[in-house]
Amino acid sequence: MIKSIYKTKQQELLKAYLIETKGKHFTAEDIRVHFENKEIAIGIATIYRQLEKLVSEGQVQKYYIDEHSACCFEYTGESRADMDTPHFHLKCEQCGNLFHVECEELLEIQNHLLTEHGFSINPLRTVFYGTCKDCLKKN
Amino acid sequence: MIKSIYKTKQQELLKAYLIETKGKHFTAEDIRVHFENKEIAIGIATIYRQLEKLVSEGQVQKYYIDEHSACCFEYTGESRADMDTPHFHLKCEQCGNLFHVECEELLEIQNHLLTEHGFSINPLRTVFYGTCKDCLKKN
DNA sequence: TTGCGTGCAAAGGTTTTGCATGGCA
DNA sequence: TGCCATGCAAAACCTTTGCACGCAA
Repeated sequence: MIKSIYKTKQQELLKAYLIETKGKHFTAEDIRVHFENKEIAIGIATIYRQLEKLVSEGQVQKYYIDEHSACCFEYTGESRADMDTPHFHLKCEQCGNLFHVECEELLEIQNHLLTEHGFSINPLRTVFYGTCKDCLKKN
Repeated sequence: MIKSIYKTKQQELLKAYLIETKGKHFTAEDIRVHFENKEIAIGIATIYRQLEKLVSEGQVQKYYIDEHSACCFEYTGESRADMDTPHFHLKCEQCGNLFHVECEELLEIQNHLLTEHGFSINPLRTVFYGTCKDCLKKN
């Protein structure tokens, strides 16, 4: 685990990219490709190590979508306010798209599971699987 | 993909084991180990191929828990009635246990997402991540 | 100069696939 | 007998890790 005692060009570039794409999903590979032919490339190991650090700090969220695709990451910001805006993820099993949803009702379910079932949901990691609007139409 | 034109001992044994453990979670490896020193062992490739078939038929559900652990499977039965009893999964991020929950409120959220957000949830594949009752106490 | 962070390559674990063999019909 | 399902081993894939080097302080 990196403690970031030194500040490197790679860290700086990665952070800038995260801020730029805030709220969007990406894989470690996406980042590697983005910097591939730039002045400074970033190795895949470094990307994983940096992301791991940011995940442990709560600035980046990590999602396990399915076994064939790489993990999805999402930068949610470094201030508490940023992190306190909860949203859930909807993954369409047909088209593969990943959607965001911010919704009061979902906060209720969170509350219900806590009070009635004693389970505290982590919305940042929870993914609902199903079928999206467009794919429902197609069927 | 197997079309099961022939009936084999392995298929029979696997099916019997699934029925016996209905509603419980298991990995492909769990099954392999279970038959390891029995009269007839089942190869891991065969297990994956059979499970894939059952998943496509809707008799078995497949869950992606996280990138370090193998996929979880669960036999939910072959009749429509069996499959129509919906339940969700709660995965504790601390102790790693996977819990079942059957609950009216959760059906409402399903309905809400469909009518308000046009998204049809597949409860059989959806996993809520968070912290369970016991682990909350420990903290 | 010290020692942290990086990159490369190899390892690790799970799942899939190619191919020859055994067994079902 | 014909050909499907199986098992083995290798491949594939993503992610992590060991190690030597380069760079930050």
